[in-house]
This record gives sequence, structure tokens and C-alpha cells, in this order.
Amino acid sequence: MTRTQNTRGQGERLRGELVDAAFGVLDEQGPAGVTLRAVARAAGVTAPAVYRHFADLPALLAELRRDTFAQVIQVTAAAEDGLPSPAARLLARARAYVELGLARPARYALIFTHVPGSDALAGAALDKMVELIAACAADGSSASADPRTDAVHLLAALHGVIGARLSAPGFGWPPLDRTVTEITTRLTLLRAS
Amino acid sequence: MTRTQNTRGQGERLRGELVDAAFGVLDEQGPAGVTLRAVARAAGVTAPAVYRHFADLPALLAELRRDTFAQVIQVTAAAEDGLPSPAARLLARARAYVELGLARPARYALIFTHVPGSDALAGAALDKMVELIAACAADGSSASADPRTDAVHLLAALHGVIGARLSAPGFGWPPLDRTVTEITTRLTLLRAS
DNA sequence: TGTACATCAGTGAACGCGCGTTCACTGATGTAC
DNA sequence: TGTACATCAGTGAACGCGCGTTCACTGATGTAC
Repeated sequence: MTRTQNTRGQGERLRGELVDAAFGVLDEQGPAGVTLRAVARAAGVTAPAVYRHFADLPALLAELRRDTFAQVIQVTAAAEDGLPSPAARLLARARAYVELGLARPARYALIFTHVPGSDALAGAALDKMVELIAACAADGSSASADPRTDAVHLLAALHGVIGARLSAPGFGWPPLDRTVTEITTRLTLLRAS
Repeated sequence: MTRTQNTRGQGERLRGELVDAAFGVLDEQGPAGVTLRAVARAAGVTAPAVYRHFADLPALLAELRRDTFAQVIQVTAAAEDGLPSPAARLLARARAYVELGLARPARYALIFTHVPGSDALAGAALDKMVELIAACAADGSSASADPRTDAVHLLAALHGVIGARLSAPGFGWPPLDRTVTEITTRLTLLRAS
């Protein structure tokens, strides 16, 4: 826990360290473990030092939420990269979304603790899905007549898959890939092709 | 807050009052608000009095969880009562489940905080769904080839609908009835009939 | 019928804990003259 | 080139709070003789 104080002008560095430390605490202790003191402790700093960079604990949590949202956007976008058909991209995106939620449960749960400002990001994630389903409808791989509603239902369902699996890890779940493929295929009316 | 002490032999009455008070706190303050002291306060009793009836706070929470589970079982069973076809019963059950979750968010969330013992009850809820889907497959109203997997997917998806709606109440959700009907129909391969 | 006693259903005070937040401070580093 | 000073990045002690839990107790009620 020896930490040399940042030299003048480098004060902003602690901000990043606090965010990293907070993510560490979040992943290990869950959302309830993310207290101001715990974060300061994990960053190797005393509690009042946090106030230099964040107005209070909610402000820090809001930053974690925004960062996580950005990660989700980025990872799901990367997952569909290079895939030829919209149907393949849709399935890849759905899989990436669920896998991310299962891999980082606490972060995933955090972004669903509602806060103004993340709405815009959530909307962006939804829009991507809508576009893909519309593209599938256009090229005949989906029979969707209402891509937006189907996308909303799909995202809600995938959200449920993540939540259910996390809350009952011991249950004999079907293979994840089958679950995601089947739910996505059926809710967006993908054709067997 | 005047409360006359129960007379001898009536000590068990406080137990029920504590459970009622705890549900009240749960509904009003959310799961995090359910502290031993808050429950005692709501019941008009001092904190140590709780220990006469519950070993500790987790024991009280476990009771709330079991009670809530029983309510879910009972309400969803009642919803399908008197309906003729298995398809109608399936849809009614799905609707009742989602409506219950939305009406009592904190209780609903509580039963998904995993605890040994509620597994059996969860299994019972699932089995009912499996039976209904199998019945639909048998009478030709569903094309399901694997009722158990379809039931798991359906429950997970409905769970997601509840969670998503609760975490973003301001979003422009499609009408609830449409959502439930469409998700249920598609995931269990119900025919238009 | 009266009285001593046991039991029951709680109370009230106290404990140690971690929390968010405040305040005055310290010590290193850059800057002005 | 030297020195006084301002600033920056944090520290350390303290606060009041609600929490779970413990302990000795109190006062009403039933029971035994």
C-alpha cells in the first residue's frame, strides 16, 4: 500500500486509478461493496482524497455506469464485425451481449440501476438491434413486420437470460448458445435458411 | 406506536406481525431498506424482540422469500383457473407472472436473491409451464418439440421483461399485453389458431 | 381463596463496526523576483 | 543562483449515523400449594 503522491499537474491520474479500483471492488464484492471508503482503500488512498475527483459516491457510480455502457456498446459492435449477413450479425451481437453480462455480472447489474443520462446509450444499443432486424427483414432472412418492437422484446428476453442464469447458477440450464440462438431466431422471426 | 405486549401464549403473534411489517418495508423501501431495526420499528417493537422469533436477519429474509414464492405459485395458478385450452392457460399464466412482478418489484427481486430451499419452489413453477406447453404440443396448438427447454426460455424471457420494464419505467415500452402474448407465442411456437 | 413462584414477552442501554463527510493540516513541487 | 511564496495532492483525526447483536432487566400472567 505504499503509494507515492502524484507530482503537481498529475493529480488527474488518481481519478483513473479510482475508477479502476472501483471496478475491481465492483467485480469482487458486488454493487453493495462499492463504498467510497472501499474504493479509496483499493486505490491505496485515504477516503477524503476521493472528493478531489468526485463530488460524492453517486458521482463515482455514475461514471462506472457510463464506462460500462460504453464497453457493452464497443464489445457488441466488435462481435458482429466482419460477418456477412445481417442474420449472422444479429446472432453474434445477441451472443456477445449475453456473454458479457454473464462474465461481468456486477457491472452488468450496475448499468440497470437506472440513472438519467444512460438512457441515450441504451437507446443507441437498441437502435443497432432495430437496424439489424430491419436488414434481415429486407433481405428476406426475417419475417419481422415490426423490427423495433421485436428488438425491444429480444433485448428484454436476453436481459432475462442473463438475470436468470446469474441468480440460479446451479440450475441445469440448456447450453447458452442454444438458448441465445433459439430465443433470437424465434423472437425476430428468422427463417431457418 | 403504542402496542400492548402479547399475553402469555400469544408470543407467536409477533412473528406474523414482523413478517407483515417486513413486507411493508420491502414494498416501500426496497430490499436494501429491510434491516432488522427497520422491521422492528415498523412492527412497533424494539430490535432485540425480533430475536425471539428469528435467529437473525437472513432468517427473516428467507421467510419473506418463501412466502413470496408461495404467493407467485398461488396467483399464477389462480390465473389459469377455468380456462379451457392449454394455450389460453399458458398465456394467462405468463401474463399473471409478469403482472405480479411489476406490481411488487421488491418482493419479486427478493425471490431472485438466491437461497437454498427456494429451488424446489422454482422447480415447481417451471414444471407447471412445462406441462402446459406439452399439453399445447399434444393438442396441436403448439409445435414445441422440447417443452422443457421452451419453458425455461419463456420464463427467462418473461423475467427479463419484468426486469427491463422496472429498470427503465420511462421508456416507451410496447403494451404489456402485446409483449407477453408475442413472446409467449413465439417462444413456445404457438400456432395462430 | 391466598400467596409464592416460574415463565413469558418483551424493554432499554450499551457494544463495536463501517459508513459518508468535514476540517485543519502537511509536505513536496513549481514560480516570481 | 538563491530564496520566499503559492499551489497542489493528498493525509489524519474527528463527527454523527444506522446497523446487528448482547446483556441484564421488568412487569404482567399463569401455576402450584
